[in-house]
Amino acid sequence: MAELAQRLDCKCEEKWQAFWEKNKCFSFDEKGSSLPVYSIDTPPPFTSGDLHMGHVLSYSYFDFVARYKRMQGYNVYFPQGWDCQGFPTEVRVEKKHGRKPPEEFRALCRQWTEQCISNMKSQMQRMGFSADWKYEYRTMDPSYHKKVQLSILKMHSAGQVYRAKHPVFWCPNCRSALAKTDTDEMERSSTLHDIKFELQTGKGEKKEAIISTTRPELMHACVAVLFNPKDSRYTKYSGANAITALGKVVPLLPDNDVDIEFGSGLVMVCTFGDKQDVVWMYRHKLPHIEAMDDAGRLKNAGEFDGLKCEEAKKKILEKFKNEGKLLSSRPIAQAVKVHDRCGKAVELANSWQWFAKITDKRARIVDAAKKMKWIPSFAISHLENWAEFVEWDWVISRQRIFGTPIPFWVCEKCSKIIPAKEEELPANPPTQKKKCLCGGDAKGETSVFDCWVDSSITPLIISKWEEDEKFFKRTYPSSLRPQGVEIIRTWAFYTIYRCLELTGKPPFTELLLNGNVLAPDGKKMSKSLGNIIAPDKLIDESGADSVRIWAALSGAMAKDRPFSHQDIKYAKSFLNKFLNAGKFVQKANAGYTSSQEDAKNLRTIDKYFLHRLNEVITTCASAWENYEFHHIIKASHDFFWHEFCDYYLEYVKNRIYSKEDSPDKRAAQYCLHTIYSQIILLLAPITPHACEEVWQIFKNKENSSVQLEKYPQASKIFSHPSTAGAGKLLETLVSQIRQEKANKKLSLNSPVQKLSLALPKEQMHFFEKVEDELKSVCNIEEIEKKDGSELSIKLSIPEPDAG
RNA sequence: GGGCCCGUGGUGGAAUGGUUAACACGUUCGCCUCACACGCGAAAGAUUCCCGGUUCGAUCCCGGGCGGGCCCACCA
Repeated sequence: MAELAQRLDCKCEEKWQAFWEKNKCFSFDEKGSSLPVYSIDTPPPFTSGDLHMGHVLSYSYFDFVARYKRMQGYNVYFPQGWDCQGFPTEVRVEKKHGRKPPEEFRALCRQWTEQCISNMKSQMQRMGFSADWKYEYRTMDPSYHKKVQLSILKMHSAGQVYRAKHPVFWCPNCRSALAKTDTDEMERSSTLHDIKFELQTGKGEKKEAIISTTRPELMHACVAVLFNPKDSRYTKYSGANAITALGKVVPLLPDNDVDIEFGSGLVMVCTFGDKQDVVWMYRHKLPHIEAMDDAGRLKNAGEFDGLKCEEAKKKILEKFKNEGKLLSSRPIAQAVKVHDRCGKAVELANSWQWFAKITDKRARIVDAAKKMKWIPSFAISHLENWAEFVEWDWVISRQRIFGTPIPFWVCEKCSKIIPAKEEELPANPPTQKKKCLCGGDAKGETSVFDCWVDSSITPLIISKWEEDEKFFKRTYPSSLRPQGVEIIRTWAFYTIYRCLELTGKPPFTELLLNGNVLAPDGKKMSKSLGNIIAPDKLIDESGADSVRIWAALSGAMAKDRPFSHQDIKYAKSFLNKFLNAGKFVQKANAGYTSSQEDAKNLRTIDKYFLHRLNEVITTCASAWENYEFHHIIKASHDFFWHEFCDYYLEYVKNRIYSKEDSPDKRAAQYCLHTIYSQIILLLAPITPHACEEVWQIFKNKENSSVQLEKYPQASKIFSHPSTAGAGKLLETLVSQIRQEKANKKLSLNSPVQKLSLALPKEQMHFFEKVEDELKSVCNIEEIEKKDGSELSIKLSIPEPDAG
């Protein structure tokens, strides 16, 4: 029989990882299997090069579920992908190689990403993730591009995708459109200027007014002046015009969003000073004036054309001052959006972009979400709350390089849009010329898709949508979508939207949310604080199973939790205990083959522990239903450690150590075998390596894996509720005698000459069933029993030798 | 300003409308008892944030306050 490992460390774990791979333990059965399919749509991590503890936590969750469902008899489909295309990669590659022509640059990005994936994949494997790598996907692959393009072409032909000129976040420094997630907020001090305007009624009367602004240089793009309709100072001017300090006449309009308290209660709308201006522009159907070019220089500004903002601001203020229109200036604290990569202030710019019609789909998305099971249930409120505030359609194009090409051409003559043909996919429009029907040249779109366009079809990718109808039917929708809370409004929201549009069916049935891992000090992990926990180092020191136990213990779903070294410490101790118990069972049961026959000779105490096992199995079953991993750990660990090890192993030692084979001894061996093997199976999804290691002592075939066994189920065979009285009584007595010995500063195995025990009559018959166990565990020679109103004990202990 | 979550021994955190509020780490004391010192046993340590209310009874339900976290919006 196999010798168990000295230690359950990462070396031992590697052995089992290789074993699983060799025996293809995690293969999805594509054909033939009659087992129900359970599919998991896991998040493809962004290929940064390293997993962080958040990945480790969430991927542990997915893996617990995958392994559990397999043991429950599901045909588990657990693919894993990579989200490759993103700005951070471009930045890193540019830093390393400098700027290059697009095709060459893209190749360098791919190369870089390949390395990142290889490292992250090996990190995942070290954690024991049981993904089926046969179905690995990467968003930068041509096959993936093809699906993304196809999905957009379909949405385009359904009228869901369109091209339009629209203000987007723009970095004048990098000359690219940005997603809101690419921006940071920065506090900075600015100056608020009061500038003289005029109000003009229909009758030609003029009145002076004041506008407070931090951006006077945008005044040439002012298209309206607004006031709050509750503001009595201005209600009488409704329908009037305002004249800007530059002499331009613009409408004066009421709007509820204007803050009465701020400044004079008047605000100028400039296209596009900030996002609020854009909202107002659409709301009041105002014309727009392009205030600056893509490098941040003013345009349509007359004498100020070509100036950068700061210079323009200086000049225009000087002008107003000379004309007596600058009334006052004072400092003001202001938060500005800056590009997170270059730190420069972000502007809003009008440009041609591609959009997906999401605003009128909000109710549909929320309805679909409500039909899914959200765990925890409150998490759906993040999506509902977000849907409520979606004001604009989704900008799906980005002026970047490393992304999925947008499969459209635009005629330079008649502006007609020419979509790629399905057989051309994956298309790379900039490299290809097209002719329009009108005879004009059509130019290939040079922008690429927002990365959420890529990742919002993962349920379609993994189910081979539009590729393998049979496979699709078996694996769509996904049974489970596990993901982080912070990407509900992006990944979950867009995925539900896109998959509904494309298939008419919601993409998953259950969502499992996880929170973030904070540093041990409760703060966010960050390089600058130096409080980052590196997964690799942790695995080296403590092993993957310890880390997985930590993850399971952090199982308060969708809540952030500090990383806990004490959980890791506990986990290591537990695994050590688990292994040592295995060694004991292995030795105790050497030469013994479990047989149901032996169950006929079970003692009361044996039945009691089987009964307790059964209760624990029941507890775990309901915990699994709700993905309460910490309850599974708690119930199974407590039973294993503080009942099975602390008491039961002590109770049976006497029988186990007896030389000759007897029905009594075999009953103990049967029980050790049954309980320990069931505990292994209970824990196998959470600590698979350790369980595989100790499972060897029960293995009958060389390549059989604990992962392929059936998960324990509660059974009548184990149920012996009538033994509880005796079991609990024995525990109480042992504990009290140990306490007595501890009080007398004696070692636990010090002999007791005589135990005088008083018990209520109704407990006496319980006691008689466990008397032998008490005697052997506490090293008692003689027990004197008598009836009493309550339990009491008295020990007679021989005096220690004087010498 | 809006939404959501949370406030439990030194620390991290379970649970529950009802007798002594888990468990782990840490601490104290005693034990190397033939699976395990990454161990065994014993023990100390909590007004379950505060104030009201519902209830026979609240840590749990409701209201208010104070405090913390996350997300969103605004910042002319």
